[in-house]
Amino acid sequence: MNQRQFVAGGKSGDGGGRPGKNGDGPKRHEAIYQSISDAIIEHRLKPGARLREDALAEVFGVSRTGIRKILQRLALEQLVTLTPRRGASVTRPTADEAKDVFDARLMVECGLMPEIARRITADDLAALRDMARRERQALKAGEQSTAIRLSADFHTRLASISGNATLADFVERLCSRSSLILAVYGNAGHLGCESHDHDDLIGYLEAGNGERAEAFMGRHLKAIEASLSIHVEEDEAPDLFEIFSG
Amino acid sequence: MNQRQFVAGGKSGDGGGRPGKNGDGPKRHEAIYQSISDAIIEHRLKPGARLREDALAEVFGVSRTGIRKILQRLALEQLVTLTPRRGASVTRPTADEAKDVFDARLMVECGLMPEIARRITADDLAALRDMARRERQALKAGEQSTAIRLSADFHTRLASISGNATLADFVERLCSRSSLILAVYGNAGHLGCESHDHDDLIGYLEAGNGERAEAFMGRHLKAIEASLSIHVEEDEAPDLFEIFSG
DNA sequence: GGGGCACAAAGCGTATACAATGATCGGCAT
DNA sequence: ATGCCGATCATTGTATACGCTTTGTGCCCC
Repeated sequence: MNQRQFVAGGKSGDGGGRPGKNGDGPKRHEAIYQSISDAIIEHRLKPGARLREDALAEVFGVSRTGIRKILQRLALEQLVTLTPRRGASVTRPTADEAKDVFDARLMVECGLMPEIARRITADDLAALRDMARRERQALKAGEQSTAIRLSADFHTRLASISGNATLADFVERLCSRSSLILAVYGNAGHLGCESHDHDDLIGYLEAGNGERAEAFMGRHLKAIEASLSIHVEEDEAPDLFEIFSG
Repeated sequence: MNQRQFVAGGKSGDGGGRPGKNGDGPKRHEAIYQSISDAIIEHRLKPGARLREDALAEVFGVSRTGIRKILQRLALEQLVTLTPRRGASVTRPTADEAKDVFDARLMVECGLMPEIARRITADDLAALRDMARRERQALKAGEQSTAIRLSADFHTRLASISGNATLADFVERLCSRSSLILAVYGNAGHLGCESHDHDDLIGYLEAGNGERAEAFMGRHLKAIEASLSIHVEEDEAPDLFEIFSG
């Protein structure tokens, strides 16, 4: 809450093609970060895709230095994997990581529900309803990318209502990683959250029924996890011994 | 001082006085990161302390580039605060952040207890007991810095037993931030965890009693939080409007 | 005498250059 | 012909150089 966005006024003048020397830095980097992050979350960049530094630098019109910074941030959020001399690539979550992420979501998102039910306002409800509606629209229109992102946004926004910035941030990261997990282990056509689930959840929250919301969220997350086809394919380190020793 | 970088390459066409270009990079950066992180956690760098890039670069014998990377990583873990044109400083947690961190710990560390009790092994118990013993020793010897770090290590190690790397990592971060919070709001002489608390907890875990361990951890964390003197001093962004407009 | 403005110094943000490393491909020996 | 070895290439990692913003101080004007 103390993000102190320093809008260093003055002449920002994001002058088009010319790479601004300085001054518009943070805003521009944040935008680039969002672009890449969104592309990953929306599955436009698929797990395993390589992210070459100079290619990204050229695309966004900044130097490799800035790209490196962004890549490292994404690596800390585990959206990209940084292999020491090989560069960056979109993280391909393992089955274990997938389980960890969903266990964590189960614990945190459910645990947050009572507090959320206590603190939710009419504005929050309206915003959530709008997001759920747009998600349904996107799903109906076949825009899976948008739907995935909106679903993650819904859960993230929900967590932020709790007032606990630390936990909300954690949930945001978990949702991002969940998108990645869906990309690897999800089945086409049965995408993540059922659309009416979010609406039902909103209903419980509007009624102030934190306990039912908590239980529902638990079922909701378990349903998502169950819909995944987590075949433990050891592509990371194939057990050659086990495979060929027989 | 360690300005001795063994450069493996035989050919060094340019000036020989240049420090080691490359080769020991990742290891060295990790070590520097640990140094700074430990110094912050052990309160040898106090909240608010400024961390100038070139000073650190000179101290550790690397260039500013590497220091910047480390500083950004620390900033993402919220151990240091990066103000856009003003550089880095050790984060001074606000009262709100402190509450968020302890609420998060309450939820996650308690929630993890049953699983930990289920999975804990004899080796884990021995390691934990050793850590608790060393913590007691340090506390008795008056080495607060060491005691603080060991206490954080204890909680972190405990969380890692759960097998959930994601949540363990989260707990590790929360513990680091807690050290910072203790530095700001803690009372001298009544430092963080009571030493026998950890031993009691080990007892419950050894007995496989996850529920009692969970309850005890809850009391433990609440006791720590209660021992803080959180006077809401808005030094971060004093609401001058609110103060002087009346 | 006090306050505002200008100049200078310091420090951060970005870009570019250079070096090292891992991968790939061609040549050579067996 | 095939397998191994060396050279070249592509790509990252690090350092340095330069510009911009901020801040502190001194001078001038009121």
